[in-house]
Amino acid sequence: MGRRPAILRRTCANTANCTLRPQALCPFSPQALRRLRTIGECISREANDIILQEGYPADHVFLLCTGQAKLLTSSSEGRLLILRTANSLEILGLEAVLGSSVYCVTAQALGPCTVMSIPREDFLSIMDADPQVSQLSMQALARDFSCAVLAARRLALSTSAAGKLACALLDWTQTHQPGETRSRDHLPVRFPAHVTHEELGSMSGLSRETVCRLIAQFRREGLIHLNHRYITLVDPDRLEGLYCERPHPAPSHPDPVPAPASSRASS
Amino acid sequence: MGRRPAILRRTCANTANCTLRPQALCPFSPQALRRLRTIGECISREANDIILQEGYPADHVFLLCTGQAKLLTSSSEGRLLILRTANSLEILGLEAVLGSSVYCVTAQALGPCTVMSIPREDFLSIMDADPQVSQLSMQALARDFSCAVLAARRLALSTSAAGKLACALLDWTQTHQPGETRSRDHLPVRFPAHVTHEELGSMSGLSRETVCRLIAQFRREGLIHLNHRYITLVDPDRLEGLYCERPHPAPSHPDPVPAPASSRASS
DNA sequence: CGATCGTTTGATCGAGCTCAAGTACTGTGG
DNA sequence: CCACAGTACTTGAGCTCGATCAAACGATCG
Repeated sequence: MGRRPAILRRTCANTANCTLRPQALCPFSPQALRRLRTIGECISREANDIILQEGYPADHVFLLCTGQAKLLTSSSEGRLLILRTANSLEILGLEAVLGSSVYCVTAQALGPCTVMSIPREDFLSIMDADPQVSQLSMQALARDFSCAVLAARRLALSTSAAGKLACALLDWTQTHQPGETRSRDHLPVRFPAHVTHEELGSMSGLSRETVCRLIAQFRREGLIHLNHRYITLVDPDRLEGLYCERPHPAPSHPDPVPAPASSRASS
Repeated sequence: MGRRPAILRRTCANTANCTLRPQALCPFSPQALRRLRTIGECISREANDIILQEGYPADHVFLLCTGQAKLLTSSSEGRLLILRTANSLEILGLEAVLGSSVYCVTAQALGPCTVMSIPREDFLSIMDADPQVSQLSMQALARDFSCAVLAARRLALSTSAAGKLACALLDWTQTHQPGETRSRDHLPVRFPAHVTHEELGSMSGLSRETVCRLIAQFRREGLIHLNHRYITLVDPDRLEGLYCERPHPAPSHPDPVPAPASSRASS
């Protein structure tokens, strides 16, 4: 599957350079940080560099110290599926180190970033020793899983292209809002980064052109708003409604997957 | 599907009834087993009963003691996506208990089965106390993640319906072969259960009819063989090749995920 | 100022979905 | 033993949606 992406290590001679240190946002305890910094090796990456690639043996986990990375899978044919973007202080490659020992997604730097590379065995022993690291890893994995399921959902379950795109936009905001359940309602949210139509296509399984047409359509309908480099979701609720537009009259199913646990006997 | 699958809890008065005990296959240590059995509540389920449902608060994890269950997501419209089938001794609902606290897939019994229901808090404390349980959970989560990514891949990355179905068949055998990397080559493998065309459709995001046509086509081409109730994959390699059939001559992309870090002058 | 990248729009075409009809198989009760 | 459901499989015909191809336009940047 393609050229090996020559991962070259631009190691910081002094790991103290690494911006990984206790701070408000940092989820790691000071002890854990100390261990990580003695073991981990700090690496710089430019935009579009590959941090780790699917299919390759998982010898390290990578802690994204600064910058962002997109997590994606690719077919041998060149098609991409972008699962999500990872922000700083996230751990990449967990699934492989803990499980199948082969990375199952690719992480690609969105811009310049620094990552700390931690050998598999070392990370496992840190996890063993420090329940906090272990727990954080668990939560990270659980989130990754939900995210992958969301991606699969929108690809399989939305019938129309509009539904897929709407779902991708909504999932994005949900996954990347700092607070979990915050502003999930009807407040407009806006897209931060340079998201190209091509990337949106890769997130929703559509072609560039279709994305473009849909964006234009959504704007005409007042569902979203485009200013400068931001996409603002004006009406998340109606977007949500697009998700499962029934194209034809009514599909006879009165009861979708019928809420089964309605009357749950105590216990 | 149709009618509401009435969750009824037929609790074994005596948890000793539960078939969960040390055995060759059981991954749990005797101590862990003992704790699980004192805390867990054993429940019987009939075919098509819902064990846990996506979107509901995650108050328990479920240990599948005997039987099988399919893991799926559904849209409000009735469309399904089957992620995989879980076998006995697997833990269900982990992602929710460790992460978002809302189940993100539904588990539905394939046949009669018994599950042990373990309250969230109890399970977390068992995990805390027993590193083995913790590690097993990690591995399970990692596997679930890979599986979800595989599902997303085949939905987004296969261009043709044939590719999607082929990929679903191959993924199934990979996920359900006891040995991981065993017989991954060109040995024929066969499908065990009653898998209906409808279910295959839900695994690959296709309609029943399309699945039927493709199955017929595959058989004509000697890729698979249908005897009795089994589907035998005669030629996995050629199926694999179908995954990314390029419909048109040659898509100009010589290099799949174009190795971006090709010639990088060191630092 | 040209060059490159991303966006925009149109026209065409075909894969796969939907609808519809008919067949094979299984289990059940008389 | 057969009739009768009920379920799953099969096949055909039409049609829609989105991919593909093509061709500008517009910005950003060196």
